[in-house]
Amino acid sequence: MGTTKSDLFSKEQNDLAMMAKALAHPARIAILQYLVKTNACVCGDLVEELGLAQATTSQHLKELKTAGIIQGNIEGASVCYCINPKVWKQYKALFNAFFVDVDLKDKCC
Amino acid sequence: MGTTKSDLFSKEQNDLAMMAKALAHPARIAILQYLVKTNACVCGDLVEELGLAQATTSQHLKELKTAGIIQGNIEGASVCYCINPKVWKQYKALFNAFFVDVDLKDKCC
DNA sequence: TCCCATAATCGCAATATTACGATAAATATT
DNA sequence: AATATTTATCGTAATATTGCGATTATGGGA
Repeated sequence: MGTTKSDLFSKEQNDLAMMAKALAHPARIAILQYLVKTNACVCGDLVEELGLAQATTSQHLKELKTAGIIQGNIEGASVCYCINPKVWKQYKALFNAFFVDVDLKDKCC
Repeated sequence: MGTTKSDLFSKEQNDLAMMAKALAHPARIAILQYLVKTNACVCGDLVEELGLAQATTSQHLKELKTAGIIQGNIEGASVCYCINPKVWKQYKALFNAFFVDVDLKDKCC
């Protein structure tokens, strides 16, 4: 136990859940917002920006990279991170599709 | 350790992360999709629908209820769950606002 | 070449999540 | 009243996440 039973659910459901998981930490939200704001492909000033230790920040960056939503390019000694626009749009589209339907019917139990 | 350092981040960032966390499991995605589809405020057939144990299903329902995105009304011996349309729209709006900005600038590292 | 800066990874501790069986509480049915 | 149905909660085990110090690996100067 402790492991999600992914086989019970559709690929779409698992994908959406994985995307949500990538966003399910304020540090990762903050990283993405910062990257959106600066565009200019930041690197290690994220450590300062967040106030978390270097190791922790690096771990969050890795998770976002694994989720595909950001990419990193080596630039000398440092690494330049930025949003992956293609995947970003996929996230946007899928969340949008997920949240669309309910608006009409307001009656509930 | 093991605990998120929420005090480092803004209320907005923590809120978004909490919303994402509520969606960060395929069973909870499946529950929400089922409630959207049936509207008709389902109850315990979710256990059948999901294929998870009753205790586990109840636990996921509780998390969604705590997040505010669903509500439950007692109906005899069973409980009728449904989407909370107001909170649902808040989720939709916040995720939409989060994902909006990047579209213009496509250049990256 | 010898240091310094940057960032990834390892190892560990604390806590959270996921899942389930067993039990409890509340209502329905007989 | 006795029993069955439905759902919440408790307790527990397995695994995942969060966070950090220490270490490693790489590249840029001095």
